Amino acid sequence: MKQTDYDEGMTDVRPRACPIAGSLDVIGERWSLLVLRELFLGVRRYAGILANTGAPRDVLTKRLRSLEAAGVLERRRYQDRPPRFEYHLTPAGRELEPVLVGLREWGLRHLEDAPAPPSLHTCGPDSGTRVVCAGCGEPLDGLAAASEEEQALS
Amino acid sequence: MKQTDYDEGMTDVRPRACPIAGSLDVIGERWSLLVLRELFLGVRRYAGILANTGAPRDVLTKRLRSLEAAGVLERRRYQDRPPRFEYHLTPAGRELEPVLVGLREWGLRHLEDAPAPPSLHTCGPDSGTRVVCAGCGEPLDGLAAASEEEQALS
DNA sequence: CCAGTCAGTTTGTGAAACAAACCGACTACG
DNA sequence: CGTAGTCGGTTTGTTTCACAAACTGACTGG
Repeated sequence: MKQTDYDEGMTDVRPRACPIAGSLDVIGERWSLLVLRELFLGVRRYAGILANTGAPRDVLTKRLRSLEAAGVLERRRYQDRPPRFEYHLTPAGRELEPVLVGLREWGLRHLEDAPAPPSLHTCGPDSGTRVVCAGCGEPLDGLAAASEEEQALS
Repeated sequence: MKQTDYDEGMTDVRPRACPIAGSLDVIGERWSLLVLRELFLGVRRYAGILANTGAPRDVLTKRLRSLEAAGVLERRRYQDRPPRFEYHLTPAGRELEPVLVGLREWGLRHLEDAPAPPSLHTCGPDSGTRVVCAGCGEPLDGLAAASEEEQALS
């Protein structure tokens, strides 16, 4: 029986509608980004993606279908009898590269295991990456709206 | 009773050990990146993060603890009796900004809802971002090892 | 004293992940 | 021509997890 009904006129939950949350709805589930990593690395078939990600078969199938529905990848039949398929990045999918690169960079910098999949660009010793404005090339240190009094002087 | 034991000498699963997977182990679970978004936006208390992300309370607690354990954020007591806490990004946590920015950019470009949290940098009309080498500033279009015969001429 | 805030913990339930087996269409081997 | 193997899944059963809602304890304010 209903007793106190606490939590009544209090803390209303208004999840921020934002493009970050939107993106995560599309590619934020477990395995999705690893699937995309494989596609970026040139692995295009079910069995390869399965082996390299370690995802359970049924989950992998579900992810491939939902990424396809989201327009991030495309399923192409490369033979009939028996029907066999390859998965290819769409242009939209390819534009997720900065996210993968960001994760890779962070992992390299902050995790002490670095078997690192191939990185292309080499201009000498690895100097890492930066996110810059595509217009003026200036570094973009700004998601945060000047909210960093945080160790302003430590 | 054990019948066929198919799947025996076949497809061995060797998940790629890579920094992307490593990063995802730390920040890849549901809600984690939204928690970080809030910290970047200056929201530092449990109730605020709860309301703005929409995460269930117990899950939020778990995420905060594991992100703390991973060294991405720090839990600071800002009063005793009753003990109250604030969550702050560590330097390592702040270095996840490119990932958030990447997700935000992608969402803005490919999802047709854009209530967009504030972006700081404005050098005129929004020209988007680019990931570049921190050494020479040259664009980095390379996770993929030249694996794109893919619409090479479309 | 009662209401409310804050930062959680506890409890119960339903959905999802997971591992392992199975399947159908085919090829390759001997 | 029968057996084994590949490929891309689906099915089944179990366990884990997320989730919502209620509850708690220490406190403030009226």
